[in-house]
Amino acid sequence: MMSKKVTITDVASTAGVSVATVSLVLSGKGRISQATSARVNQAIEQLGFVRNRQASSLRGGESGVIGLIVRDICEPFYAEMTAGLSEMFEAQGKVIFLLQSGATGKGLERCFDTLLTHGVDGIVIAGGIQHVNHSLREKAAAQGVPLICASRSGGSEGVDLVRPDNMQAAKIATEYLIRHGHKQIAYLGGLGSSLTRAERLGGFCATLLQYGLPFRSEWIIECDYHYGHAADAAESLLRRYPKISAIVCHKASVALGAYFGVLRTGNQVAGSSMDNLFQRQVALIGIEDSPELALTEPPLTSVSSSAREIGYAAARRLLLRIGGQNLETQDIIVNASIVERGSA
Amino acid sequence: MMSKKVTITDVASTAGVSVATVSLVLSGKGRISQATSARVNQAIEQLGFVRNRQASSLRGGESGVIGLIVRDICEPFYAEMTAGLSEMFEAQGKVIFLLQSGATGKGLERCFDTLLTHGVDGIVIAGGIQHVNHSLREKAAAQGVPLICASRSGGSEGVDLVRPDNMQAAKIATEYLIRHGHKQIAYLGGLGSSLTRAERLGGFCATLLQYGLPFRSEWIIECDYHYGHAADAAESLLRRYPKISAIVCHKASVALGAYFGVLRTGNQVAGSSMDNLFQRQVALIGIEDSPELALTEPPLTSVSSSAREIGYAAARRLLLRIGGQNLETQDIIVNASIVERGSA
DNA sequence: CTGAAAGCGCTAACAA
DNA sequence: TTGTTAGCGCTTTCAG
Repeated sequence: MMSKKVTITDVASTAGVSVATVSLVLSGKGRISQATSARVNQAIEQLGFVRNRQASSLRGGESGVIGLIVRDICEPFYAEMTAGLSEMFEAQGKVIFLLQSGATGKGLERCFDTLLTHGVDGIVIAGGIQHVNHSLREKAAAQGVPLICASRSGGSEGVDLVRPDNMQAAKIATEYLIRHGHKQIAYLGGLGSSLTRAERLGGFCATLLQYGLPFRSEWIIECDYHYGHAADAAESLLRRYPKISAIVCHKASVALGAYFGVLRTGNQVAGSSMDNLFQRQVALIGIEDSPELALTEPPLTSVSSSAREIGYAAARRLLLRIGGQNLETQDIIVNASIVERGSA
Repeated sequence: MMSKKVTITDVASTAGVSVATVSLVLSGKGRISQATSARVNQAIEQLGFVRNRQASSLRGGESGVIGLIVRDICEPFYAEMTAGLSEMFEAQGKVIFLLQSGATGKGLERCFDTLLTHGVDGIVIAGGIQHVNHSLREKAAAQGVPLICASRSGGSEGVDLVRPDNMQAAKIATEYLIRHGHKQIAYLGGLGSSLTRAERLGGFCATLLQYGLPFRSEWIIECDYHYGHAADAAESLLRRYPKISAIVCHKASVALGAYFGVLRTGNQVAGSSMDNLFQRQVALIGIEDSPELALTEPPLTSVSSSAREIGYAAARRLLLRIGGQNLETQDIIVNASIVERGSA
């Protein structure tokens, strides 16, 4: 079946050179003559040699492996971020270990140890960053493994943190509506306890005030992420305050719910292809993007720092640290940008 | 900063034993006395020793690493499957390399080589299995690395394939509706070219016939995955054939669209909390589950082989192969089951 | 029950 | 430009 795993030594002998030479052509370091290089490559081809990276990292330097601990890969935000990380690292010839921590700190610690044991060059922690405590950071430092966090909202110290700019996102959304002539704007969704919501709401209010628009607390509605609830909330809001012409939605699922809520009131979502003079148009804009938002008619505009972008930023930062730079820890805030789809 | 990476030798000397002994307590193999074992463990603790798995796999056997190549981690199906794989492997103390192949075969091959070079114990290919060709299989065999595919629908040979039972899922959905008294059942969604759809439709038809119900081709509607389109299709279908009392939806997004389509006709989705004698109730059941389906009111019932379950099955199979069993290649078909939520 | 010693496959000095 | 040689950190016979 499998014929004795071919090693660098085999390659060396069939190419008629020394192992060192083979190693050199493999890593492209020493200046090797075209002739030998070709001979070696041919031998490699012929024997079907595959280099053993475990052995090479054992001796020399980097393993070319990055550890990624994510709370739950099924959450679209983290999936997308993972895609971003993976893209960027693969471009550098690195590969990623994926571990799921689950919600508990215990899980995080276990994952962390596993990664260290496997000799990763660096670790990204995505989500659950509140569990990144001192002992964890110590451990990473002791092993000389750079550590970096990525998250949906703030709250860590002593570690680089990459996160979206919630405030700016809300600001952009609100500004966009105002620029399109809206003056009666509501904010829908999220629960009062959410830090992320606080940040977004801050951006919303600030922007209203900046443009001299009234800030009405009755137009700021809490609701959870269920479509049905968001739809109900949007419907009752619009029925009660018919003047409202636009809604900033706290997150993608809320925007989707609001979409159906608007339809229920007998009005149209702005940008609808079926113009109708008898129907009022309500503009909708979501914060956080999601592929689902493209599935409605009209598709829904949103503002977000793409999770993928956060992945890129985190990857870049980690690469810098792995590069040996001795950097201050810092928060890296990824800008939001608008995805225009027509609903605002 | 980092104090000279502590090795097994350091542990040995501070514990006053030989490296071999330390190795033995680490792997729990040789029968070591309680006393020395304790002494060693204490030294490990004290020094903050972390075992280097690269070194151990170099010498001995397995690396404890599984390679996973997935077409696109952002697709919820694959994300969920990945979660399943990761869970199962982590329970075995194994860790997974995650690579994204993208849609092209070229990507797959590159990923494959990367994994081999990193010395994985086995490889799972999820999606894009049509690119798993002979050369790939050869290469895996040559390295003695077991290979296994997981996918949403059939179509590979010479490799173990784990996949959902589309036909059975449709059968269960249809049967469920029939058992609940429905006789006028439509099938909505999917495009004619889809293999998956063909399988599901097969189950649908077979079940209707089995129960002596009429099979009406006008009640089988193609449409893509956009909510809006599914809603339109459902609406026009119901307006045209008011007798239809239930719809089997080809996939989650179609079910969601259909949900809103039903509402647009002025009818209710079955199970709605607001009973109203003047409204007809239309039952809805989806194939493939998705968290979104829980967000409507009433939440939508669906039938599916959970992607997670497929992940588990794939992991189990791969572990078997890694265990050295010499098995015939086989298709492993994961049963579908119903997630009752109220809409049917 | 424990220690000594020989590698696993590869890289990195140093020689040649 | 290439070969020699000494390890990387760990496991594993084989003796004690």
